[in-house]
Amino acid sequence: MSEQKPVPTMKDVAREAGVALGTVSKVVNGLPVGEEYRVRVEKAIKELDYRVNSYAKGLRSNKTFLVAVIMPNLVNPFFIRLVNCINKALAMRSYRMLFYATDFDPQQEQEVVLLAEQQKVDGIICLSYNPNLKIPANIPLISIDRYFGALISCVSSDNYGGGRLAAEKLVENGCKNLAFLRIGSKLTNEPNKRKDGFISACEALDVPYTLKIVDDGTPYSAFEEFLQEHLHDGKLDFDGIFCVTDSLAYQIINSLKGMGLRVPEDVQIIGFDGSRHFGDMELYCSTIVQPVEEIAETCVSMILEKNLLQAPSLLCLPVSYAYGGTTWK
Amino acid sequence: MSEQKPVPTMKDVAREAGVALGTVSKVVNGLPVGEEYRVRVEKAIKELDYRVNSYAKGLRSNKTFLVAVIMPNLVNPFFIRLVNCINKALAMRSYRMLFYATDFDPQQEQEVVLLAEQQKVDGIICLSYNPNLKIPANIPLISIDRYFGALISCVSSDNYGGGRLAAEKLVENGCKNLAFLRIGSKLTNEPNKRKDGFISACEALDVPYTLKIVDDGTPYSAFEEFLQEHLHDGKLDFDGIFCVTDSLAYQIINSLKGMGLRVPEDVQIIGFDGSRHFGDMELYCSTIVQPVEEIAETCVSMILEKNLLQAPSLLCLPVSYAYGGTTWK
DNA sequence: CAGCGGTGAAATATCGTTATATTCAGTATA
DNA sequence: TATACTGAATATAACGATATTTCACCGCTG
Repeated sequence: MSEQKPVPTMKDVAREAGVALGTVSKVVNGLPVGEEYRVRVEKAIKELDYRVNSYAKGLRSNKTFLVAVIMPNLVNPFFIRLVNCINKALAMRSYRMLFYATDFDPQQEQEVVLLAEQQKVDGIICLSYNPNLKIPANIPLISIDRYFGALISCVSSDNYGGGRLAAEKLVENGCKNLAFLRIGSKLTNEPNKRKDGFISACEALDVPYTLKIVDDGTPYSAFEEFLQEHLHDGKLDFDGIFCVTDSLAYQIINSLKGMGLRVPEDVQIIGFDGSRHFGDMELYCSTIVQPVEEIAETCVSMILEKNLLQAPSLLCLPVSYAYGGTTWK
Repeated sequence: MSEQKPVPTMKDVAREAGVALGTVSKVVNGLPVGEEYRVRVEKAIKELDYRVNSYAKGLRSNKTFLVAVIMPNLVNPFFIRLVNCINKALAMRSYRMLFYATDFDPQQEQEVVLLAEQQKVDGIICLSYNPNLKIPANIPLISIDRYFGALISCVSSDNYGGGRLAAEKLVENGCKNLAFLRIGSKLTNEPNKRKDGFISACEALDVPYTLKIVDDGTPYSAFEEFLQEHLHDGKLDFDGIFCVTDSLAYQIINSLKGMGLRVPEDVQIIGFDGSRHFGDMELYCSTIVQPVEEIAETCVSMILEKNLLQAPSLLCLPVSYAYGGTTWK
């Protein structure tokens, strides 16, 4: 069994190069140092295969180049894309992502925020379902999709505009009678504004509409019952449905097909999110695309550049419409 | 603008409780301490809202409760499920996940391993495409899907068995002439054994087969050309296709439909992975399911319990077959 | 040539913990 | 009664960096 030699420290490098400790630190951090010193130190670093101990550095400098990302899970495609983009944006700036999943549990969310605080991360990006979350005082925090008041910056899509756009597109494509289906948290959060936008557009266009809104945890069958109720002589009461997420849209399409209805011939569907099966493949169905990259980029740049105070506390980034008929024709 | 008061340290707690520093440390870490001391310290901790500084702790104790997870990306569903499960398995044990994406780039993989080393993580779980990866000497590392030799533990699915199973299932369902389609890394890695298993089963069952294997980066159209070449009078030369991943299976099914062929009536498809659109929804098509949870659990328990040396260096976990006709009927 | 600021590396204090050494009651033993 | 032994808390060293202070040396000036 081979004895593994201990990891070299700055002290070892200093001894090897015949210089003082502080000089090595300066070289490592790119601060000005006499040329001959720099060369000697660099040689010693290479020779010993030295690397800084980020824990010692973090302790002394109070800077860790770590950002906590707090999300419910890595199952929902929207969360996944968000995490992926945030990670990229962080890596670009030489920061690393410490990931925490909370499973939509307010208590876990609170615990995890404390853990992140204790881990001395340089910032927290958080998609939380806990309206009473106690925000740490010493670490910048940015929220996604939940507004915590004027003191905490919140980034989200333009959900209201997205709701309007969904209704407008359905009408543009010939729909005369709309429905809005939603399952989700009953807490007030930004995505809930999709409904308001939808209603506002329907009323502006003078198009009749029906709402079916249920809370998280409700079995999906509630929607199937709703559809059955509105099915008369093999025809549905509405010819255009806006589903609050792509995931719901996907299920609804399956149900409709099971009921013998054709999509989009008998009823048109539009979802929300813009998620794809395998990253770069076509959409399930038409949808309102959330600008995930921009959301991620905005969060990261705000948290690192500390524009938190100047910036407006609620940022709504523009959504777009995408046609995704292929799969469903 | 309110002055924020400094974060309290153990010293502050000790002063507040009127005890020595070491006593506070013992209380915080659950070591035996006289009852009256414990009570006083706990009171002071609550009063000051004290939390340990994990950087100071990590520096002194050489233990960080951090594990690096290195993956190409968070786009491929297999990687995503793996990351999600690994994160859960770590959180269960009070460890945290530091995530690094490498984009399949061997150089980035190497850099990221060095970063993880410098971050003093307690272990590294790594799915790498760099066969020459320099493995750190001081940190336990477990590889997924790539065998680095007897000294590094490698965990993967039973890819060979999965390949056999895929062929057997197609034949069982009436196929008389098979094809195997693969796009992927030309480096030798565990998933490449799917082909060997497939061939072995075909030969054992005395069923003719065709192979189409292209390297990563080849445009997908190569497969469409291949299919066209084997299309005569609206009929394909084979009636069963094993695609090396679900992602490829999905694309192939689309192509076949575009060519006027029906799945599964004219040609049956089986994929590999077992990935689903929205977490809990039905499969795109029949597939060989990788035991992602078991892979994750195995990696985590091996790396934390340091069974690295006793354990066999290559662990192949059993796969299973799953029927997923719904989407494609 | 004594004195003086300016320069830049060396020396040292410090970050907040854990680990080790030390102290000191309180008891047991001869 | 003096001595050795426990056990538990206190005091202090150490972890490996960065931040701050010290100080030797330089060229200038009066």
